[in-house]
Amino acid sequence: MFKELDPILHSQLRLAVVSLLISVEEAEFTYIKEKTQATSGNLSVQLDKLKQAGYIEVQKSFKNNYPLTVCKITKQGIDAFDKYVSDLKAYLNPK
Amino acid sequence: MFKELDPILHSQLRLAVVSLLISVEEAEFTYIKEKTQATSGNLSVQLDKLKQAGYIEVQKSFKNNYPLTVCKITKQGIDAFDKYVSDLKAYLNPK
DNA sequence: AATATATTGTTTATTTTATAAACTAGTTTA
DNA sequence: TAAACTAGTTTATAAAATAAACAATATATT
Repeated sequence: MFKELDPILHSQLRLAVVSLLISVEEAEFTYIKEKTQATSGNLSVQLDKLKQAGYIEVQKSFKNNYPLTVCKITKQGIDAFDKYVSDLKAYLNPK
Repeated sequence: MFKELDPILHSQLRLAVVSLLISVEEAEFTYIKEKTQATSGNLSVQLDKLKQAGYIEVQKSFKNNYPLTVCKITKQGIDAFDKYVSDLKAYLNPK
């Protein structure tokens, strides 16, 4: 009836990040930070968790002399998101 | 863009409980426990939080000599659930 | 009748998670 | 060259979820 919800995605910030990345396919740290209204520290931690889970890829480089962190969703991330949404439906549509 | 999700409802077990109560309007502790697969301790704690938030009403009595805890959703609980679902949509339907 | 087991929970302790505060490392501006 | 800014990371704290232990009574067993 109520399936276990993926704990990696059942987090407001991580869900927002994945949702965002699914729509844009690639985004910079600062862009994600602005869109999600997260603090840098929180975002840094949550991005790392998503990376550890294999849901996103993180590329670090430099742009205009400044460090640049670019994130990208993975196939695994998309699948996990789809499953999360589908599992969540039982909770949202009580019969 | 991403609205703050009600922390009372953004919990797997509490969301399941509220979802359940919206569909049945009244349920016993043991029934909720069975449907949600929760442990007694966890359910007891989460029911109390929902009660403190004013999202459910809890009536304690006795049935066949055993304690009986019956839960009922409140108007406030229904409204909070509706808002939660609506707020969550931005996360689930990335554009 | 006494002991063991079951029912229906609650309380407390532990673990996990989320978040905020503090810090790092380098860059630009005044 | 000092102050302020950029782009983050790491560590500490607060909050939440969960599990383990307990309580109170009821029923079943020997």
